[in-house]
Amino acid sequence: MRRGLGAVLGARVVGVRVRRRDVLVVPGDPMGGWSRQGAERPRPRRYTGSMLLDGHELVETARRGKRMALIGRSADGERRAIEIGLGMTGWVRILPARAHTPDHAHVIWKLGDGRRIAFVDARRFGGVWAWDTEDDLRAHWEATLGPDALTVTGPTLRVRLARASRPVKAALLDQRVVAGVGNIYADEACFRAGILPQAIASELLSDRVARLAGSLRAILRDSIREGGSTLRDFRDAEGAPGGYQHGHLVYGRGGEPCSACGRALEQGTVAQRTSVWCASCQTG
DNA sequence: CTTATGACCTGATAGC
DNA sequence: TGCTATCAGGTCATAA
Repeated sequence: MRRGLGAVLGARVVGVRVRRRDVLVVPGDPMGGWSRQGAERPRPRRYTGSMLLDGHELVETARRGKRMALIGRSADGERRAIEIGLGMTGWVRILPARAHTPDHAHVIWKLGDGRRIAFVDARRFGGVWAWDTEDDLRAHWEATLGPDALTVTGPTLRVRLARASRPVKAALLDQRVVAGVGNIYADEACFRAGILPQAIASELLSDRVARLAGSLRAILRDSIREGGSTLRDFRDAEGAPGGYQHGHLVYGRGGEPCSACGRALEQGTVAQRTSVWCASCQTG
């Protein structure tokens, strides 16, 4: 999705419309984060268009784990950033001029060339963060997200799992440990590495952790090449579904024969999430 | 400090 | 056809 967003680089933002304020977090809002839940959430701060890159030229895209950003440069050279998290159903769509506005388009950036960028999210688990500067965003990522799973190395992952007394799948899903792994790819990576998702992370020997890191890199690389996994909602910036769901070896296949040994895949709950594994090919 | 749990939302689907 | 229950790709505050 980030790569698709590259198509707007060089364009100028000529207007921003926030149709649902509760997906938006601006500087000064509590937590700088996802504190939109709960009965007594503090009143959100006011925002201005320029906080959302109005009038800025779009100069760069960025990503770390599941977080994506658009960097804008103002007339006086200041670089601001908009961070986007997709949650489960969110997406960012580039709308051609005069295209119909999709349902649940909560924030819309109007571009000088007539196109629009829409943050769309039916379930609203995703959000949009406005950062005063690009540096603020980078610092936030550095503080809250582990190394990106697409490039994580065995030694790095080993250090980060060494102190985790929880199931390895729970650690993989923790974005501070490694950024970018969700429920699908956690199961796929454990399967390809021959590791049970419920194995205690700190007990894995280093060669197995190295294999897990390699599995993560390979799976994410392959999935990106296929445009991601579309179970139902996911689309890229142009609206096209991904194709990697056909490459899943375990996710969504509980009860089906294991692709490696033929034994029926087990399905259960690990780390409070539906999980699928092969009891023969994967060990603790 | 680390880990587990419930809550946050909407929409698709299955079963009656 | 229409109702209800269940489930889903994520992350947070709070409890333990």
